[in-house]
Amino acid sequence: MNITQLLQKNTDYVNPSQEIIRQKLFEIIKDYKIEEDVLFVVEQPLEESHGDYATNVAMALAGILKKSPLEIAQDIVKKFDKSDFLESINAVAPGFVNFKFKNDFFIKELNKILIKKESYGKFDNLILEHPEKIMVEFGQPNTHKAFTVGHIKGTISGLSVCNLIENLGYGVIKTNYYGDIGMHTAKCTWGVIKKGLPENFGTWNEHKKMEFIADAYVYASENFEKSEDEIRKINLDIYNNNKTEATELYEKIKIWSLEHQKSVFENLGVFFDKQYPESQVFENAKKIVNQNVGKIFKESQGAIIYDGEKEGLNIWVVQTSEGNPTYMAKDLSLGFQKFQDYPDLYSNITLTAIEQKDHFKAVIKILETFDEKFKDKYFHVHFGWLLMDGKKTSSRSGKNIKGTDMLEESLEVARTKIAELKDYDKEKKEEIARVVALAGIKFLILSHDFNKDVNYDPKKFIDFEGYSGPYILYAYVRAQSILRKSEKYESIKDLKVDNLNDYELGLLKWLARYPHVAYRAGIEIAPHLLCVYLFELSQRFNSFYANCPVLDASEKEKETRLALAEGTAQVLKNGLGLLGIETVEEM
RNA sequence: GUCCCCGUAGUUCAAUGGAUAGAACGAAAGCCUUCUAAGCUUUAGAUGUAGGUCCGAUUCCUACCGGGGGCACCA
Repeated sequence: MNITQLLQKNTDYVNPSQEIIRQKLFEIIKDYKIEEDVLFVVEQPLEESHGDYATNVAMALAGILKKSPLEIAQDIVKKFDKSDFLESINAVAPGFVNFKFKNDFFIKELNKILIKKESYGKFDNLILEHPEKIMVEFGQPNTHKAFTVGHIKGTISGLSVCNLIENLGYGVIKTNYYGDIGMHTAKCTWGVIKKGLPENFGTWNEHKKMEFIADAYVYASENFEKSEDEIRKINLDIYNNNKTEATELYEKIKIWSLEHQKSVFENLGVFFDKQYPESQVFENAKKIVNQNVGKIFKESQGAIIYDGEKEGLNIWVVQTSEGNPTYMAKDLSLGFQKFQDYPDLYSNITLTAIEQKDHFKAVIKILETFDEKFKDKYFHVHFGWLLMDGKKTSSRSGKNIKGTDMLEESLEVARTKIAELKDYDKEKKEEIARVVALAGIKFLILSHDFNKDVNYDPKKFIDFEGYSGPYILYAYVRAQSILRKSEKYESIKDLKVDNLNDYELGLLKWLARYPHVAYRAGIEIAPHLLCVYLFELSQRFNSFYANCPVLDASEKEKETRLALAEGTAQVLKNGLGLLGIETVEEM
């Protein structure tokens, strides 16, 4: 079972009208008296001129009936008894059947938005009494090492994944697993010793402190070969909990690193429910390895390995010849820990960069071998690189762009832009800049397919125009501005409309697609589907805005248009919320 | 060597096996006495190569060519 199938199991989304069409088609197919199963879909075509729904059933039947698809399509149209919500049914070359809905259908959906407001597009878990809990592990920065743009990407992606799954009706446990033990901590500690802490270090803010710490790590990496023995000694002392000057420093650096982490996470809007320090799973990792030598693991050249070659996996070292468990063993230990802490956990999703794909294939395989309870419960979801100028950056080379630098940079762009355009007071400017900058970065990261790399060009950054977060915010702001200016406007309870122009109808129809998009983005763990949708919604709203005056319209028109503006604002807000993007009222 | 991911307009990205492959940026031309021009309207421009499956392939399969990543003591 994959994660999509699992998520789908408890949360189902069926458009009732789509289902009616589907049932009627099944009945018509029965008339043809065919033995075999006919595979067909009823779907929303991307091109709206092809109808509100369309089916390829005639083409699927063509091969079986040995007739032309178009003829079959025409026959189906004849036999299809029109439901009250349908405006028209057409057979079109090469053999599609297109269904067009009455406008009234969409007006009803708009009414639903206005009534349900922030809960529009939210799904109920089918297990209502006791919604299943899903743990999402993401972020995973290291202490003693820079918080990179990769971690920023993981954090932003993770937050959105949590929101999307929560929207499906699951309970979500946001979890961070941070690397506070291992070679990098020893390197960094050694580096800090060599560089020496500046006297006024205590007065520095958390970002400046972290910069010093990250630089110390880079310095140690550069000098690793020369000083390997010293660094390994520190590493062992940390692992063995020996009290030395170095390990005391290690502890201090850990605290500073965690303060920095907390501040970055909060800035991104992330608050974890559960923290797992790597140092806490490490003891049990040792036990797991030792108890299974000769079973799942075996000794080899002084180390202990997992040989996954029979399963089509790699060979992985689970314990070094120095006797320390590797991150593989620690991830196994973490798996057990999670299910011990949350025995009724429905599923775990570990979100990391794609480079760890094979690693987690092995982790999951081993966990399932250990215990049946992990079967179909432990999942790895991965995302592509965040590239700078088309190139990967590494924290070892020291040439990386630090996560906080990227955030600061986008904030600066937003500040400049707003200073050019608007004359709000300082505090307001700063708040708008904060929201807009985050919208820019978050949207950039989430708007790509998870499997693909995201290109971030610091020189061109940040696009606040076109396909971007701020563009969507801008549409929201415009809608809100209209609503604010319309006197004594009250949300419409039961809108009734006869005529709609193309702009109004285009917007209205797109609004009605939101629940389906939110559902798909959730079960497929694909925030970019939502990004594409929200952008198109904003485009349609902006066209509507440019062509359909609201406040100066006739009473009847005004009512419809205000409802459209309110509906758009609501859906934009709900959708942005799932991406972890805040809104502003003015910008 | 082997396994995995990615190759779509000049650039950055979409496309649930389907209809005329959509956008955005950039380029060219218009639109502010009118609800915020971070906007709207118009024009030009693309599926790495070669096969295969299918009524139909950007999508699935095979080979090749490019780019990236994993694969024994870092995480």
